[in-house]
Amino acid sequence: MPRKRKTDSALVPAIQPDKPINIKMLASHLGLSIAAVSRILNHSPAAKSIPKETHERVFEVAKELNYKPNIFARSLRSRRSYTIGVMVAEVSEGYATLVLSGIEKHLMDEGYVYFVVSHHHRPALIAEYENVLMSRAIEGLVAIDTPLKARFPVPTVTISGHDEVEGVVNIVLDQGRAAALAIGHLHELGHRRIAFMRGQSHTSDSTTRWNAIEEAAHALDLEILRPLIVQLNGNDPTPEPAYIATRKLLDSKELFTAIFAFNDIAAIGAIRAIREANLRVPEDVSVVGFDDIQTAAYLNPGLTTVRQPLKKMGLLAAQSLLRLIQSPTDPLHAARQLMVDAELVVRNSTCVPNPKRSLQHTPPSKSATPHRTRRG
Amino acid sequence: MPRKRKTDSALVPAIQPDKPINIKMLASHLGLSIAAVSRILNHSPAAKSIPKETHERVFEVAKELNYKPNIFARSLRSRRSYTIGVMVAEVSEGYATLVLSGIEKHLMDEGYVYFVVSHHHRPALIAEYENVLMSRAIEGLVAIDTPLKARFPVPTVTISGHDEVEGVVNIVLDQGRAAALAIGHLHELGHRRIAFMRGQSHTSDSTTRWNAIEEAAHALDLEILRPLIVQLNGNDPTPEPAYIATRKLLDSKELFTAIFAFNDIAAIGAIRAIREANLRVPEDVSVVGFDDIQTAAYLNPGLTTVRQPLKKMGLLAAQSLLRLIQSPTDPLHAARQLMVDAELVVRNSTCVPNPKRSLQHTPPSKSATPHRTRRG
DNA sequence: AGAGCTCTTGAAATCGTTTTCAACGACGAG
DNA sequence: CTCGTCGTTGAAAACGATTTCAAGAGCTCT
Repeated sequence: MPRKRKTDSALVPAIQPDKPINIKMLASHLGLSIAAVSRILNHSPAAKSIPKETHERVFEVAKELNYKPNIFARSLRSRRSYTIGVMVAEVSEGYATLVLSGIEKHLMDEGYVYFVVSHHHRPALIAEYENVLMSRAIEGLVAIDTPLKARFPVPTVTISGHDEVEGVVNIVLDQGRAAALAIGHLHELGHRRIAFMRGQSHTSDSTTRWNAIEEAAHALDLEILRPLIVQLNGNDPTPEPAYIATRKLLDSKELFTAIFAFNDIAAIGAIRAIREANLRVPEDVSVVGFDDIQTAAYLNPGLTTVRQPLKKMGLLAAQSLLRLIQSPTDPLHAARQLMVDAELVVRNSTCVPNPKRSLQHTPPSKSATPHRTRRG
Repeated sequence: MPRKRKTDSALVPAIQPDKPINIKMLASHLGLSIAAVSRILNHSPAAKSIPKETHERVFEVAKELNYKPNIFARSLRSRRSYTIGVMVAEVSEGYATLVLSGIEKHLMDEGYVYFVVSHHHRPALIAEYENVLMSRAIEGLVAIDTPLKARFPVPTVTISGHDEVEGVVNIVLDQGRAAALAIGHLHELGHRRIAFMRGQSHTSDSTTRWNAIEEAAHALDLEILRPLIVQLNGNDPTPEPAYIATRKLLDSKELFTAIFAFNDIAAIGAIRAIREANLRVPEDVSVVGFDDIQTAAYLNPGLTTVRQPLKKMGLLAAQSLLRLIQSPTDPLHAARQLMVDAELVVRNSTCVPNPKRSLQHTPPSKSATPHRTRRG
């Protein structure tokens, strides 16, 4: 007998109880050709002439034998992965995860799954994970608060990415309106000496938010006082950077009656610092946050904040990305950005300014950072 | 000419600038056989006799031509996916995402990626996502706060899953010690009328935590007063359920000087309710949380809480799972559970009980739920 | 020198699908 | 009746990697 290795196709492939069964076994079990079974299972148009009862029988037996198509074989041949990649700064961040939860449902419903990678704002990791994701054959990318330098090899949607990369669709909040809402609210209450917080330089919203703030202030004839601008630093996603920055502001003894925090987490840090300086929120200092995280309503005091529709932005990102993937001619490819709207949620961290506070200075306390004493 | 379809292997496969190149092109470009190239790229032992400079040349040219092995072909043949599945209740939950961030790094370092699915505590979704994940050929599963009814077809590690499914390794917190730390702290301060919160019935920690609480109380000869037990209800991952439950407790006019919340989010809700009843934290009611979420230190007051090492638990889960995957004979397969330790973080939400409060009753206020007024 | 080893090597088998394509049958028009 | 067209069908090509396996080379030992 000559060299012979190929499995004899005349042989009926054995069905073993534990081993997963493949389409060949399924077909021989059904007495049909592999092609017919494949066509029926995939609802291919070529299967429309096959009797309806055969269709039913195929599905029935497939279920009975617990046939699960091998995803690698399928993807290898069809060149589809039904997988997308998601880049975030931190998975543990409230912002990103709310967006994620918006993305998830739509994706799942459409038969896609996603990989998440978190780069902690480190450019080297961003580059590395781009490769990891591409080597996993993602069909599209959602980049949340992630600076992309160049166009990606697959359709890409960014959320709050303000980098204007050609061919990338950007889901953004209307920062102009958002800033106008927050500053308008404070202005209307009578605040004139308002402190503003700039986000970390690596956070993509920082610059646009700041520009929007300047514009909104200008529109109200409100002067932004240089000494009242505080800057967040570091990669820490906790209230720590805002706490530190606000302490520094308080130590400077500059008077202010309100502060517009970069986000709700930062607002928590700011409130902490203000309290430790023996000042009350909102009576002495009003605080406005940003995002409306899930605990914002339950904080003490309830946080007045600008709500970003994060879930909606995630959903919109997922929908847009699938359109880009599924139709290379979709007009969406030409869109630079899709804008969503913010709304102001007024709670109890803002009120009319304390008249005394506008003039007179209260010395800041010298208490230490929130202590994290531990006992085993 | 007879029927001929197979690409003539004598023909050099053309290298087109934009199309991805495959190993065949790479090999012909290098003047080597496909097998040799594959062996070199994979550091196969069979390649050790090939000259070192050939190795270098292969890697060099592979990089130069930007060769990326097709993951589907590779996985199809090698029957490995280097992918694991993660099931969580909610991606937007602080608890799960801290665990996730612990999982992520280790997994990435080992060349694995992961799919996340979130089931919102709905059994139907759990079942569906089990199928989704298996059809994606995951090599292992991490189930966070997820009830698994039966053994999974792949190695499985659960975090805070107390279901005792055969063959599943469980990463758990030492709830006994955790409860003893919290209750011991309150007891030591002098609290005797302590309210306890039971978690939602679908949360896997609820039962074990409760048992631990009863045991710890018993050990201290502390009576758990039935009317001071509150129960969380509903799927809402916000402070809302705890707020509602605590309001009900306050409305009952039962006296208590401390409350042990189910977790930090619940503690936020409880504090809110207590404040609205015109009581102070901690002077009138001490509050102890659980988890030590990132904002716990910055809340007002700083939250005394039992810290779960969530990142560490995630890391441990990832490490354990990879061991299970990589060695079917690893003794870890026999382990029922791996226990990690809690620590008490004392901040400012606890103090000695108010003597008046232990006897006399303060009428609860009738204010509404935290308002979420919106303006466009 | 020849037998018996081991080590290298690359052609081809293999993984499990989807889809192409040649063959064939049915049918309508001329 | 013949031809052309169209629709149906299943064998086999294709996807792109890894790995088997037989052949051949290189050795040692008698």
